[in-house]
Amino acid sequence: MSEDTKREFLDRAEALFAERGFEGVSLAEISGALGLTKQALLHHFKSKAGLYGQVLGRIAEGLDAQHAAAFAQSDDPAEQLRVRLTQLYDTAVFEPDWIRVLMRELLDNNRRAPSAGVWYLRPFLDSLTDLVERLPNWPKHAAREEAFAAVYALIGAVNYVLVSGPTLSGIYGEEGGEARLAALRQRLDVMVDRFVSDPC
Amino acid sequence: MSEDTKREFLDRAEALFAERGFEGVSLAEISGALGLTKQALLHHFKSKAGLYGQVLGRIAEGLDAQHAAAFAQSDDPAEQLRVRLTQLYDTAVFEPDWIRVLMRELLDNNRRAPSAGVWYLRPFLDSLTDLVERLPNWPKHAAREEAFAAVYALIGAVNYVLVSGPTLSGIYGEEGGEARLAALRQRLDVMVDRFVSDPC
DNA sequence: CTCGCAACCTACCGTTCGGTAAGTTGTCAA
DNA sequence: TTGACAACTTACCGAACGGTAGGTTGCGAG
Repeated sequence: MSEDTKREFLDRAEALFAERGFEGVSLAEISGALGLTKQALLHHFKSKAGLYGQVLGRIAEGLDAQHAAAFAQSDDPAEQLRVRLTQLYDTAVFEPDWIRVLMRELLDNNRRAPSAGVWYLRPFLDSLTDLVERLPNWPKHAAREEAFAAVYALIGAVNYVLVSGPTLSGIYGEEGGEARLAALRQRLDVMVDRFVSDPC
Repeated sequence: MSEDTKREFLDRAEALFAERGFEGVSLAEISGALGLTKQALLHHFKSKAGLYGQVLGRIAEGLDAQHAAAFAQSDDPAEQLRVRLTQLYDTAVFEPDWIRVLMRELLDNNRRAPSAGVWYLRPFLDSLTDLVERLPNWPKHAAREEAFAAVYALIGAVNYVLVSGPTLSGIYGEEGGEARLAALRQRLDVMVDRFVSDPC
């Protein structure tokens, strides 16, 4: 299987898993969307779980790459954190499936991950926590949990907001939903700025 | 069916839907957990969707009741908002299934709600937005979307955090997970205080 | 020319799904 | 004593599920 083909397969699977979750999507549906049979899919990925695992793996790699890019962009931890959170917002806008899959995984993971042996979220969370601890005005005596809590509340707001896109449009109409997302974008900038200037 | 029995049925269904989502739970599983047959369940609730709908309805009622209680507790909008957000945090701690079901619904709702005709989240969000607009130091000229954005970012942080409980324990161990949740509770208090004193 | 292999197919498996049909049982009012 | 009704049962149904077995096809290397 060529890299292009594989990417195409994973793209489609990712979109469907994002929309309806692991249990909500059937192999027949994914393969149908790709214009081939269920058995062709199983030929390339041993099982449904295997396919899902590769989708997750690709997302984890993507987050890793983002972090590396943010880290390379500046030497200032405050700036790195700002860049990183902006990246996450943009990811949620331009790769909304990532966030939706991750959110579903957050809800389900305690069931699936122990058997899969993969806590793929951990590096992502740890690297963000590191960034907070390196802020110049972050208190030296603060426990690591506090840094974690600070960053988690921020990404929580981002993720929660962006998962909601379609639902907000449903509730408030296309226009009302988009106006709210735009307002949220501004609000998140304010929160990040406030936090970076005074993490307390 | 007595009220007690019905509550028991809905409690069990709610717990299972929270853990695995609508698609992830079968009627046989729910009825099995209640010690009766699948058909007995279908006798009381016409369909799986009907059962799920009643679970959602009960949660919506609960949120409504909370809001009324917060509103009755004080005349000061700032205090009302503080109480309301604290309520939401406590809800997430003492009724974690509510938040998990709601989060799943947020992910799925754009698919299910239009046909169900129920945007049950709307009154919840609108009442919170109203509270923000009534804050004494909230700018008069600000658009309604901005008030919405402010409150949404806050409940987003709360919800995201609390959905994660089990997963955090998985990643960081029982102790590490709980330490992080405790730190998050403090962090959320800080965020709420900051917002109420200067919503900007 | 042909061999091997990846890609993909049809056919099928056992299981589980949500839901229907047609009773049986227990209770309680008339 | 009877009759109505709610609660719950067994026995099914067709459809869809994930997955297996065993081809068929097409193409590139030898």
